[in-house]
Amino acid sequence: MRPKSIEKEQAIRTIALKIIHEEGLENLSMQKLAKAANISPRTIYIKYADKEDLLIKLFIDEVLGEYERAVLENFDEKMDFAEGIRRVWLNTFRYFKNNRHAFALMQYGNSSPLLNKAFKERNIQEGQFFAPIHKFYKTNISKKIIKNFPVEVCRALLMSPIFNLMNEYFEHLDRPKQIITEKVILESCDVVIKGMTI
Amino acid sequence: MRPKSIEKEQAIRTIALKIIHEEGLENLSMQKLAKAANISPRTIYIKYADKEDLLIKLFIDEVLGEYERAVLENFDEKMDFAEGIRRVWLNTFRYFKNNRHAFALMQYGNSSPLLNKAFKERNIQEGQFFAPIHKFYKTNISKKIIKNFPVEVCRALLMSPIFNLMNEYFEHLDRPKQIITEKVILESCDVVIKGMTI
DNA sequence: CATAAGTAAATAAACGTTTACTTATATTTG
DNA sequence: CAAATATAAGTAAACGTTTATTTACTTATG
Repeated sequence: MRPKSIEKEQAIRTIALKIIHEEGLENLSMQKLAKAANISPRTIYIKYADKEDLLIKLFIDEVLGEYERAVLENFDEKMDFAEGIRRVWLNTFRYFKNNRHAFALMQYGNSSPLLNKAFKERNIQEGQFFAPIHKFYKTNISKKIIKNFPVEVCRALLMSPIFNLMNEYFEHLDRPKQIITEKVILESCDVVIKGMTI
Repeated sequence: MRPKSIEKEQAIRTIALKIIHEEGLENLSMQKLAKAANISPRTIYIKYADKEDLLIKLFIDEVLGEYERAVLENFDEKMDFAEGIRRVWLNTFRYFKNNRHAFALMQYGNSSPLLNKAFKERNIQEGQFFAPIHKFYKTNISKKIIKNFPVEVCRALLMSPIFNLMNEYFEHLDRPKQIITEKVILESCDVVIKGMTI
């Protein structure tokens, strides 16, 4: 029996993310992807049931999964609150800086109904993505270190600015001077920490 | 000469936003739109040069423009900082609460390269959208009321959480109990204000 | 050599857009 | 002031292309 080619599988994923980043999700087609990856369209269908299946797996495994891995590196729920949030912010910044294509699809998670639905279902089925961070919020709420909000609100207050700054970082790549440096990220992080702590 | 039908033009825009919200930008087609609006595909091309033109005008005029109008209601650059930010947050929350379709396309502004490009060009060409708010940031920086960051960073720190909370608001519509109330919005707003002020 | 991985080419359906024609109305004319 | 006219708005149907997916066949390897 002929074995599956891992390189072809990886090429599909990498090039799909590249096309999504450069041309948008709405301009990714199976035939365009096959041509760019130098394979037959049929080969994609050996690895994925259909286009939806490909997009959902790309989003869940390649983007959310990899980001979760990166964001939790050297993170520990028992960390001091400020230290923990700074760790998570730096991990986010450094990871996406080197994975711009993944960041592009990540952003579609807030817009595309398909990805939104996939994320919600996966969250319910397999327990929460980012569960350690949610637990971290809850611990610090009960220790009365941070204000008492539902986790969804904690996430909005503590995490949404870093994603917005990430966006700014990439837009400044095309402008003469980068204003989003690691220093600015850490100063911004301290702003959200200050706001949240009691 | 037969006059243009304003109702048809408005139907195109309203129904386009509806389809984008319900099925995603990637599933909006000119023929689907025409059928849903009960008009001929040709009629869309009388009002818009092509699909790109339609999407860009939808985004700039119907979404960004209308939001800008709503967000600045009863806002004055000379307001006290906390008062001004609270005004802007409440305006945002109340506007999108009643314009969910517009919010859906707004979110695509962070993902779709087409809309991203359109926004940047429009910002350069016609002066800044949200210029009064940017001026408000700068004034409060020079008055040493808030920390000194570039406007892009101010926007990320002060505005991105309300958009994230807006997203949560809509997701909770499908769940048994709404956790994103106006009270929670105002408490969250106070968190970002506290973080930002010196 | 059995078998799943892979290909090239084809399928029907849907796509954005256009063609050829009809309709409604502001203006001109009688 | 009403009928005629000019003209852009509108329609139904079609255009060629691209879409997602499949068929019929070839290839590589346990």
